[in-house]
Amino acid sequence: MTTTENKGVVQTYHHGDLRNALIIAAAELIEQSGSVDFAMIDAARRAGVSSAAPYRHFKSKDALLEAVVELAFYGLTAVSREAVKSQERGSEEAIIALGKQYISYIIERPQFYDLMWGDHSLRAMDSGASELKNNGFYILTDQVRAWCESAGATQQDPQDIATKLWASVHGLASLALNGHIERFSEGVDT
Amino acid sequence: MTTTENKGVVQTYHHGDLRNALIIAAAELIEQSGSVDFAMIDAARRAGVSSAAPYRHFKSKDALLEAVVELAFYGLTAVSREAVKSQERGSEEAIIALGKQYISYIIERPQFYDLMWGDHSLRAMDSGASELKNNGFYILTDQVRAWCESAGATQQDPQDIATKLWASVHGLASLALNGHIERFSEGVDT
DNA sequence: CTCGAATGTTATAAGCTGTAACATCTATGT
DNA sequence: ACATAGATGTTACAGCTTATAACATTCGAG
Repeated sequence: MTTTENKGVVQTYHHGDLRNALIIAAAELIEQSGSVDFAMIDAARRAGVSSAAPYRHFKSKDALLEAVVELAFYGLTAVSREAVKSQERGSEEAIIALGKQYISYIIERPQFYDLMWGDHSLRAMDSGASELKNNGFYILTDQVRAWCESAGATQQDPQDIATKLWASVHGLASLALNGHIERFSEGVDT
Repeated sequence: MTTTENKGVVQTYHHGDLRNALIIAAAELIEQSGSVDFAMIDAARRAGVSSAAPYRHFKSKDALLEAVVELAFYGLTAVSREAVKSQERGSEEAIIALGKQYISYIIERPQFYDLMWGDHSLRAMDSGASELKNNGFYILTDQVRAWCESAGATQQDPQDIATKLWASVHGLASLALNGHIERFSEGVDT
């Protein structure tokens, strides 16, 4: 077997997990450069392969970016789940925690905002990201539904309220990210 | 003078208004292709010049896109001004009209959303677009301030309320644009 | 163990951005 | 009017990128 010992890592002809390695490499490059204008060959080098290798796993650079979007949505869903875990279901605190977590996640990863909600989002929705996004949205609607029940607000559509909340927080994050507003006013509830 | 008659237009060596012609050409290309991935030479051809000519007026393709962003903000400010003209200053109708106009403007020009609020936005803010954006925002804050006065809500900061309204509508437009929500619920006020 | 499928490599075509060197026109001062 | 500097245009091209083609190596099912 043609192997080479290097930095304690055994290098084989086949990478073994190139697809995931490329997604992570791309995410890192986006994080560092602040845009999606990295070259395919840079992601490939990071994964330790040649410039053409990525095309065995992704049809195009856009396809790779879609996979990064999926990863980002997965992360957002994860932190959202975490945010409500320590809160009482249906409490205002839980909903506010979700909103803050959402904003934190975006502010801490400004490079991914465009990717998640911009042009690439639409395309990625055709693949698996849509399901992930809905999972994330479900966490919010679930809390809102519980809140409506406990508050006796039965004439309101929880889904509707959740959408409005989402839009507010989403818009706030977007504006903050682009430097259109500087400070937040904490009172982000109904 | 070396002139050529063609399609009834006198063609001279110098274009005469190439800078603006390029901005319009770029805007049209973005509108048609749905993204900023047009080639410089295509914008140049539309303006009837060679591929290198644009670089006499714009340092880079990004610089041209910034100019398109400025144009887009100019248009948004214009329609906003139009929207409040026929409404009573400080009325809820005026504020709602602004919101609807904002959403209409974005929905009708989905290609420009990313350009105006995404990556390029930040850069364009360094040039003249920032002023235009503030003019547009002023139209909203002015209405909100008047509303606060007439409603006797003096303990609230109008700027703050305006920002929240903006964020809601902005987020709603963004989500709608990307197909994350299908229908609007009309009640978008306080 | 063998052979097809999967995954990697090098070489390269085609397209894009931006620059260099050169050409032409405009405008300004005398 | 005329010379001339500077603005604006042209062609040619360097350098980088995406993506494909042709070939090499490895894995895994039967």
